Amino acid sequence: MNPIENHSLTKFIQQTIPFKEIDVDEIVNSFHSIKIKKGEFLLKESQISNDYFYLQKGLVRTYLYNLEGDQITTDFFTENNIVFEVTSFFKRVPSETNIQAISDCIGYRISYEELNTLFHNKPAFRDFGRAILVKEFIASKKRVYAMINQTAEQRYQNLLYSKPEIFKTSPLKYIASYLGITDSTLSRIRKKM
Amino acid sequence: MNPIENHSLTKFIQQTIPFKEIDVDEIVNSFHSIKIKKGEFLLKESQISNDYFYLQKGLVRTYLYNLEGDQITTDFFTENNIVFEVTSFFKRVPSETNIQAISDCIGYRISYEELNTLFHNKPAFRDFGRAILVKEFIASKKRVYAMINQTAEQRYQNLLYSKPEIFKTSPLKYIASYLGITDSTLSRIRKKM
DNA sequence: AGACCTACTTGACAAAAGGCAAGAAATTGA
DNA sequence: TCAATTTCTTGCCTTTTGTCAAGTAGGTCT
Repeated sequence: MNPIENHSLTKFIQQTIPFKEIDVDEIVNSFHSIKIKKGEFLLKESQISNDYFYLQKGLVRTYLYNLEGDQITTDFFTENNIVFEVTSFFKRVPSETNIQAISDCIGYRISYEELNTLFHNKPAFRDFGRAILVKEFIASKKRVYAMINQTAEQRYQNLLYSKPEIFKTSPLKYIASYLGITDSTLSRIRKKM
Repeated sequence: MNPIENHSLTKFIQQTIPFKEIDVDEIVNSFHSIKIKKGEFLLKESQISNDYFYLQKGLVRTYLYNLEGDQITTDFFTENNIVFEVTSFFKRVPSETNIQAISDCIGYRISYEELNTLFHNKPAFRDFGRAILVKEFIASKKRVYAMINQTAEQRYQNLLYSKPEIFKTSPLKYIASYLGITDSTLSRIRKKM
């Protein structure tokens, strides 16, 4: 794998653990380039997730079904982020969540085993793994806080401001369930603006 | 530090990483016994968190203030769990969150530096750190899902079932904000039962 | 182009939850 | 112990959001 091709992943790793002396090329070479077409899946429910995925281009969502059978979009992943389903990937249990491409995507994946080998061979890279976990955990906590404290309208405005890319590509119904509201309510919020 | 005294922390570590061959005594000896009286703080906002805390006995909450100046309880920690504020502790930034004892507490703490020394000297113990992060992250994701999908009444019932200890000790107003509702609404939900 | 989807909007009504204020109950502290 | 404080409940009314159903708009496939 050519380091130049991997420019964005190399950069991403270096930005995530900036003070680590680390052989990024060897790490990047352990990843495998993949493409996912719009609508296709990186993970389907009941599978055990085996992909730790760096999303270089495109938009991805995770979703699951609630008891009424409706799809609930639990997360959006934008470019230059790591996509993974923490429960299934790290606990090695079947996933309840689906990971689906909303647009055509390209990026680099690594398996659970390969990732652990990498952690073993490159101890400093463990800090990358931790940093990603911490980052996503913090994002989830912020989301809980937003759900407690903010109105649907505020959550909409914040998402529009913080991840405008989503609105260019994602159907509004995905965004509605992500915000914890119905399509109708989202439509009414948008009408007001 | 006497291993017998640390029985519960030893057990907790062994349960968390059951298949690891690891010298738990040496790890446990790196922790320091502490007591926190009801109402006292393990962390106050604007401080940089330096405690990774195993809670042996007691009940702890984290809270912060919203823009209206109201306290929002973001989490409860029950016995036999690790208490930490992920943002401040791992990113070494001032905390926006307070960590407060709801009842008299006892447990064992370790500093950020000591924990990293331990991770360095006992690589297998890193898996413990990861497991705790993963566990709390999963809990946070479940909480987001509950906020999106469940009514206040369902969230109340689930909390009552999953963490009944909280109801024995915590004021209802803490529980109300944790559930994302007002005191009044919680009171009405309870009346119905 | 035309038929078929799916996404999105809108209206009328219903349900869930909040705001505020008063009062009751429980806890705390001197 | 008893006053002060805090916690909890309740009533009345408002706001927010949901449900359901109908209709519009836009894309897609042949």
